[in-house]
Amino acid sequence: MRLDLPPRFSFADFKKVTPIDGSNVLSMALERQLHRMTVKRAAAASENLPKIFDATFRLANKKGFEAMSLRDLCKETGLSMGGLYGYITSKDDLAAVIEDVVRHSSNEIPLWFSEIDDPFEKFDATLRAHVFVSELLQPWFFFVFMESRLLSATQRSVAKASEYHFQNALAALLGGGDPEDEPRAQLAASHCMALIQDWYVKRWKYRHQKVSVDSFANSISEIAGQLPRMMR
Amino acid sequence: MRLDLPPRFSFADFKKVTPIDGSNVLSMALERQLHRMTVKRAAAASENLPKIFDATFRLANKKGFEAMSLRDLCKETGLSMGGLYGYITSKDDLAAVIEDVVRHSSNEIPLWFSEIDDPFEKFDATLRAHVFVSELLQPWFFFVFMESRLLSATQRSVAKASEYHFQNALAALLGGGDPEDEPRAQLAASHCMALIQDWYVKRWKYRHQKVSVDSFANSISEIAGQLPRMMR
DNA sequence: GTCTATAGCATGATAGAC
DNA sequence: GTCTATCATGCTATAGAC
Repeated sequence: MRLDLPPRFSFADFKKVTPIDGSNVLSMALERQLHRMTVKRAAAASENLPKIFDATFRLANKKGFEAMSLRDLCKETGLSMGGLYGYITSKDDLAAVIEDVVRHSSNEIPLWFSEIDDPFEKFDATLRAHVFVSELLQPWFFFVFMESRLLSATQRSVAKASEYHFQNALAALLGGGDPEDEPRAQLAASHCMALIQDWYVKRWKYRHQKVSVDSFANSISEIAGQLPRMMR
Repeated sequence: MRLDLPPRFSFADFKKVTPIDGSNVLSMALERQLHRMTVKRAAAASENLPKIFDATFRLANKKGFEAMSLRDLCKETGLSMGGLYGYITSKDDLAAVIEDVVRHSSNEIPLWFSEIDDPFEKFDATLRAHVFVSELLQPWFFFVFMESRLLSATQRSVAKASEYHFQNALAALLGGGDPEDEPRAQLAASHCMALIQDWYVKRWKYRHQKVSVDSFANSISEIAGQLPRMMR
């Protein structure tokens, strides 16, 4: 899938064309993992699933997923213990589904701009899209950032691989192909990822400072624009 | 306390003069919070306390503090449940002590460079010192980053205040006093903190890329050096 | 100062009525 | 599909012997 967007597109531009947002991410979760659900009626699912995810983020993002008991989750959703277990197969499974949705969404992003020729424009578009997707799915991204280290060993290695994959994509666009520039391109790509992550990890801080998502994206895009020059 | 260091000092320079390192941080913990300890013999304390902190970081930084049981901690330290409780008053207290030590160490850093006149040199020294302290105390900093949101409400507000305090110190050095530049200086300071945090939060990644602490510090110092120019 | 043993409670998960 | 009731387990914290 290709996204048609102007250079230095805004959040408003992006929202009009993105295939990822808060509502269809639920159907994504359904398709990908929740075939294990015992509940079959679509009406019940579309009413209760959003409640379950919302409540999970409210509780887990405040006090940690491990500290969130399923009884807390029942209280927040209005479901009973037995009712809840119609939607999830275990507590760990709930975390794994969230992890999978975020991972899959992140991996989609670079594909949207595969047809842009200019490497720096492609780089800038990828950066912006990442900020904007993380804005649409902020609780999801925060959850995965904080909780992915407690997953099973195999899931953790998938998470690391996905992180390296995205970093390599950025580094390739920064490096220009010269193998001598590779280490510095990797370091610059790491810096970019750190800046992006701060947007959804420390969201409360930017809200308090009244920084809009557009001015944040412009700011890191400007810094990233200086990186190739500084690498020489 | 003032630290005498050359401009753009290295990690080796810093280690020679810093009042904070892995060994004296334990006596810091003792002085500040562990008066609640029932164990009074210094010999027993200096043998078991490091074991307790090390094991806490090994376990909590891998699977989360909440998921780490005190039985796990006993197995790792060789102490029994009863023995352990001679050193801590509760599990939450253990986290609070670590939090307090890190917070206190961070707040010390800006004071070391109060006598540097040039604002940008002061800014650069503060940035470097922060990276180097976080390198010496990496497991401590990682722990606080990941676990501080699960603390009590009052402790959490202390944590936020400390973060804003450090950011304001950086922003003041970047902004140059003009109130019109203030929002952009705050945003630039946020970016700097995000870059620094990545060093101890994603330490495994930089280790894998074989990035040394000196080249990391030089890299973010270079980026930060461009920020005032970009703000105009 | 350190141990063993246990109290007291909360948790994740399931069985079975409706 | 959703509920209530219950099981087995694992937890923090403490009491008391040595």
